Amino acid sequence: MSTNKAGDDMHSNHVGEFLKDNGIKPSYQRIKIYEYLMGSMTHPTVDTIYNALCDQIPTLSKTTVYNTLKVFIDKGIAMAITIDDNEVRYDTRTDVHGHFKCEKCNEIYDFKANIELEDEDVLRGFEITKQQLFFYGVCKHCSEAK
Amino acid sequence: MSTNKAGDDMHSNHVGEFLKDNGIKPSYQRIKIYEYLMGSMTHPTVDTIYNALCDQIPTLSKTTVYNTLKVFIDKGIAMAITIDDNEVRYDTRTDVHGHFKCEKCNEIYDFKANIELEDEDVLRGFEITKQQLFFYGVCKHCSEAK
DNA sequence: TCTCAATTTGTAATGATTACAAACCAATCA
DNA sequence: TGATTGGTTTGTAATCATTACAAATTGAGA
Repeated sequence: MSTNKAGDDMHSNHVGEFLKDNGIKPSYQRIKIYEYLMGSMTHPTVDTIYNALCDQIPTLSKTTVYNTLKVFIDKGIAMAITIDDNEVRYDTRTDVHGHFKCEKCNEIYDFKANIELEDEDVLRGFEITKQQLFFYGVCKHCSEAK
Repeated sequence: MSTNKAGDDMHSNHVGEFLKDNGIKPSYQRIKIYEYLMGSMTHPTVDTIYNALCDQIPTLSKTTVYNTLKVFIDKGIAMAITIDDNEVRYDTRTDVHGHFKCEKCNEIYDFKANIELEDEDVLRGFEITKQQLFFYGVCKHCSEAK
């Protein structure tokens, strides 16, 4: 577990500190999973994460990936995105933003949007703790390609 | 199948016409499922629909409910709402609106909202065919009750 | 080194959804 | 009327992501 390059260690230390700061004990698996999630712009699924890390962590179990992501979400440093009916994706960006899913290439794009309630009364007195905004359609690439 | 009251028949005929207008052959099951979906404000799941109609249609199969909802969605007279990770809900309102889910009582509330893109460039040239806006939190009732 | 609690792991169970093939029904035609 | 045909419904079995659970492992502190 100490065969990493110096640069890797430095990076991992940063992530480790970050996890600790958020009340998460920074195990090897957790650090690697968080690093991968942070570095990936594709909002990976559990399966994708698991397959990507299998080489580095040969003993990795899919249950660990599930457990770890649950911890991240509980502590507020990751969020689940259920933009597909059949698979949950994960993201380290926890600020409010929208996700566009291209139904041709399945790519997911982030975008910023403002949401303003039209009829204020409906949700008056409601406590809103989480928001999800999903757009679906065909991305520029795919519609130009055809 | 002809033991309904006159009022029921009139209503069913309306629904039947509506289905026909949308290219769907109005079978008994389809009419009943659409009626239930339309009359329900709770965005029911397949299970809820199935259980609610079991008495009226003793031979009903859950597969039929799945098939029927798929037809409705394909023809654009219903939409799927994946506000929960683990169950899909259905709605006959196909105009753009948001859904609030109370995580205490699991109730779902509709609301109207305006979405304006902050950074127009990101989605420029993208074709948007569907939108979903979900809020999560605690509804007025539940937060007052505690 | 020993101990304890937390973490990780593998296997088995769960449960929603889908695949599939047989049964059924409704309309059309001989 | 009876046969045919295509679409609809039904039940069962398969799929697959996720969860439950218990054993194995790890790591920090005494």
